[in-house]
Amino acid sequence: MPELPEVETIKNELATHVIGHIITGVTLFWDRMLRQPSPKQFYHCISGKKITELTRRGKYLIFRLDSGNSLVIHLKMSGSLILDTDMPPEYTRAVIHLDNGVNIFFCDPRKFGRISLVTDVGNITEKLGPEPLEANFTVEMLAEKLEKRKAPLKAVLLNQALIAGIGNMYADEALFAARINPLRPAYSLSQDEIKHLHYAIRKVLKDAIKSKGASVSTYFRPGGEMGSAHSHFKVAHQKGKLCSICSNPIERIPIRQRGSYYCPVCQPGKD
DNA sequence: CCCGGAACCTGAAGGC
DNA sequence: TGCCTTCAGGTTCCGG
Repeated sequence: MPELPEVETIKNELATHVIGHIITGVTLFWDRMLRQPSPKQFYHCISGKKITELTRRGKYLIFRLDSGNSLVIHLKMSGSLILDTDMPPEYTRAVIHLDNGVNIFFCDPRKFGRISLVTDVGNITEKLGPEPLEANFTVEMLAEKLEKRKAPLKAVLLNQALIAGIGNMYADEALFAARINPLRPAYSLSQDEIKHLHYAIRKVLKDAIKSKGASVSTYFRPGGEMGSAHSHFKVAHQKGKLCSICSNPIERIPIRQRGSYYCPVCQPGKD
């Protein structure tokens, strides 16, 4: 599923194909994926506009247009953006047509993905917490975020308002790397554990970007290739496999309706 | 404000 | 073989 490293990879691999080019039109095959504005206004405002910049904030992909507006895409759980192919890929819900002949197919089996055209991206991004890979995301900042939170650490890491971009897979991987039980109340971490977790979050995300993301289910890179980050996973989606550190089986428990994978020996908790 | 659960969706996989 | 249930999980909304 697209989390920060996957969206970052899509951004990087899409950039040269889109920056400086003009959107000649957009085709929507499923209207409800358009959050705002109305379809009519959307078509009117986007045609003929040049893409000047492509950025990522959290899990959002942002196409800055020369009109001052921004096309904002969230892939949610099953979305992918696939570059020009002869045949539209299966589950294509929208197509962005560019003046260089490139078509970008928004494929999304589950129809959770969303597109918006906004005048002010800030309205979307201001609700997000800091970017975990930027220099201003410090140990002290993480400590602040965890303070007074009695929810399970795993749930807190998934809260985009606290830290932007971490999803289910990388939360599990970061917690394993830091050897912390996902059920621990967030406030209960020691200063040392927070330091380890801070390092682990950044390490896990950076490594995954180097591997071009994780293709555990429906994620593909724009060229159609898979990422390889999942082949380095220690716990995520590894239920029953043996822990690389202690050789005990990885377990899966639900936390907030999410599958959470961890090693009960390396990440001991109260229960 | 904080927390937890349901809803949104559909396809794949597993059980009987 | 075929039907039924469960699982997958990012975000938003709602109730306590």
